[in-house]
Amino acid sequence: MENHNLNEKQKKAVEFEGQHLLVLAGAGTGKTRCIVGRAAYLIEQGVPPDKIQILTFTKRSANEIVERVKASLSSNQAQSLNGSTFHSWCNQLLVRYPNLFGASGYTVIDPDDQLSVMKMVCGDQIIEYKGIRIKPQQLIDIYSYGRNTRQNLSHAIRELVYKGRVDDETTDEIDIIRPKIEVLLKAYQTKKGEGRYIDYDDLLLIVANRLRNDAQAREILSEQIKHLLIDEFQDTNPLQWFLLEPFLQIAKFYCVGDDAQSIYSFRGADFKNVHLFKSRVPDSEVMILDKNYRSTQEILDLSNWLIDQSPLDYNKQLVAARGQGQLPKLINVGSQWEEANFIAEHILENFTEKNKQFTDHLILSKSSYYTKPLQAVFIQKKIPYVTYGGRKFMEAAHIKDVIAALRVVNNHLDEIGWMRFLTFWDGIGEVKAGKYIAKLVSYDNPLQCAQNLADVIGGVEGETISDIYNTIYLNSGNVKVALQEAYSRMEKSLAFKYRKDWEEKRKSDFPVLEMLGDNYASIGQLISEGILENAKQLNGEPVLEGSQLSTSEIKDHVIISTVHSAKGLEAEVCYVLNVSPKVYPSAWNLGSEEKIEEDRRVLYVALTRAKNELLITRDTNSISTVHKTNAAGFSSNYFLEELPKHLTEQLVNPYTLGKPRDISKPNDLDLSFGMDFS
DNA sequence: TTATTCACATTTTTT
DNA sequence: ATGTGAATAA
Repeated sequence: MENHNLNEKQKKAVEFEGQHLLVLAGAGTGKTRCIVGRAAYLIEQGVPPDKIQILTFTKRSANEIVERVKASLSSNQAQSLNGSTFHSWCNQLLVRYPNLFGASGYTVIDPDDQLSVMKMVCGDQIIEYKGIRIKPQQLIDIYSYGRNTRQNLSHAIRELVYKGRVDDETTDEIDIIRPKIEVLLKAYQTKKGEGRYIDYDDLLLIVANRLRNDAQAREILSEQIKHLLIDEFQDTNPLQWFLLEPFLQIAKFYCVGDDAQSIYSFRGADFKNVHLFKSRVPDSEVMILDKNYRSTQEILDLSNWLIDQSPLDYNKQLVAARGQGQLPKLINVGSQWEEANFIAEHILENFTEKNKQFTDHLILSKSSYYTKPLQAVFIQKKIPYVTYGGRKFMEAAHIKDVIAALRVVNNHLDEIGWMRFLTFWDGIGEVKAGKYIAKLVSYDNPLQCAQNLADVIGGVEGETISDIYNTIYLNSGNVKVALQEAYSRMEKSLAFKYRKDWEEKRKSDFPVLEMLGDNYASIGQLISEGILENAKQLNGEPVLEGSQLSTSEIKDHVIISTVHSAKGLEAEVCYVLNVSPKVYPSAWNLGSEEKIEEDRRVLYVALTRAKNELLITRDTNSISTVHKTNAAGFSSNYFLEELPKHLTEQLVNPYTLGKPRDISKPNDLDLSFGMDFS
């Protein structure tokens, strides 16, 4: 049982008897263990599991925590324990209490759909002022940032459009463009209402507002929720706090977090909320865990050094309970290819000669984009891997095409869905579709749509579209069948539309989609919960997370993850990719100390994932660039610029010979030999 | 009005 | 390398 492995401080935290607690726990000090232990402890103390709600930021960590709680208890004690993300939790509440929140027949829209709505609203209007052009995407960003930080529009504009500049000129400009933006944002809100769309932020806001304004609502929920266990508390933003605050009267809060691992400020998170905890939460206590059980001291020395370089004070010096190990290694590479090759060879060597499994390896990258050459090399060398982070299964264009067909049956007012579904067909563009949609949304219900669809559109397309709509309508009770029927009727067109990579990539997603659909009781559930659900990729193949449905049987695999998706992960051997100047920190973050410091925390999170071996790769090209820049008198800010020699071991890439042969093309022929120009 | 093509830019990070 | 946006052809 997990509880028995707890140290004294952890045990004290797990068995906390007061009202509200914040556990400030550094990386690897047992944050997850603490939350798992707490849940198990409460259940053992007789708290019904369904009165405990665990909140996390990713579906994966929610699942993992729940699984670990279950594993630590005997029999099915924790069967009804709930673990979810903030968003899916709110969605569950909306589904469970439709009358309480006044939400039914809605469609949850993802950021892509948000953009579509905003584009509709904007039409061909463009906000332009003094060379600053604000596009629909930026309007969405402003809107979301404002709501997540619970700051006013001017502030959001200042942060996002003017990079947080505070001067009179900027203020004047904001005063001029603000009303224009305001008009569009309000139009967006109206449109959302008409389509019964709920965006991610709405999920939280609907629940929060109701609870704040309605004592009866609080009373109902207070029966349901006695304990809130909140993971990664340093990443909660003002909107999430706005949601949580009313629960202070209802439930006991048990929060764990680490200010040095706050990496979500782009979503409005402010790690200072952990410092404010005691003053904001009456009757609360704070406990600190600082003994690291994950890594060897050398890895922590490097991490400690990094965070110590920061002008901010995190009060953090992690001490390894496990003692000494090997020095982290620093490898200079000449290109992404070389980097990928080095890692692949190193992993293969570990696998074949050192008796390690693929699972023992974790590769961390700041952006999922940067991970592509690596995936190419892994496929080539047949190294099994999964990726965390990056494009979600449900966000892929071909999946959204089929989902759109189901969306319009579920909610015939869904103009975004109609637009996607109708323009999918040859010969129907935005204009025609717009005209059809105007008619379709004037009907009272989907049945009327089903009956009139063929006439509204007319022709062969009308027949096809109507046929699909009606089939889905008739099968709306069985999501899997509805998906199958829709897909079989759309397959030909899909194959044509995506002919470039249909066979290789996209076709195989549909069996997975059908399996996914099988998990949901209704179309509505699929499009709200399914959209919030993560799926991961296994060697390019989509796999449903946390389910037995995976199409592949390979269990032993390397994990490639973005740092953001890697919170809570750990591995024997960790590779941190591309720790180069202009990346750590990002070139586009120079100028904002806050953003630079956030990048520092990102690197800190990455470094502290490693248990025994830490390998850091960096690009020699950008290193030389920086030295040039320095010569020109600019400071580089590169985090490893002044890295003390004794903290790492510099390693020469031993595998450089493994580079692909076909690098030189015919016109690269070097004819400069045989002549001495001295 | 729609479909295709070409040039261009453009890269966090997540729900 | 990929996707978006604008220009052009059908």
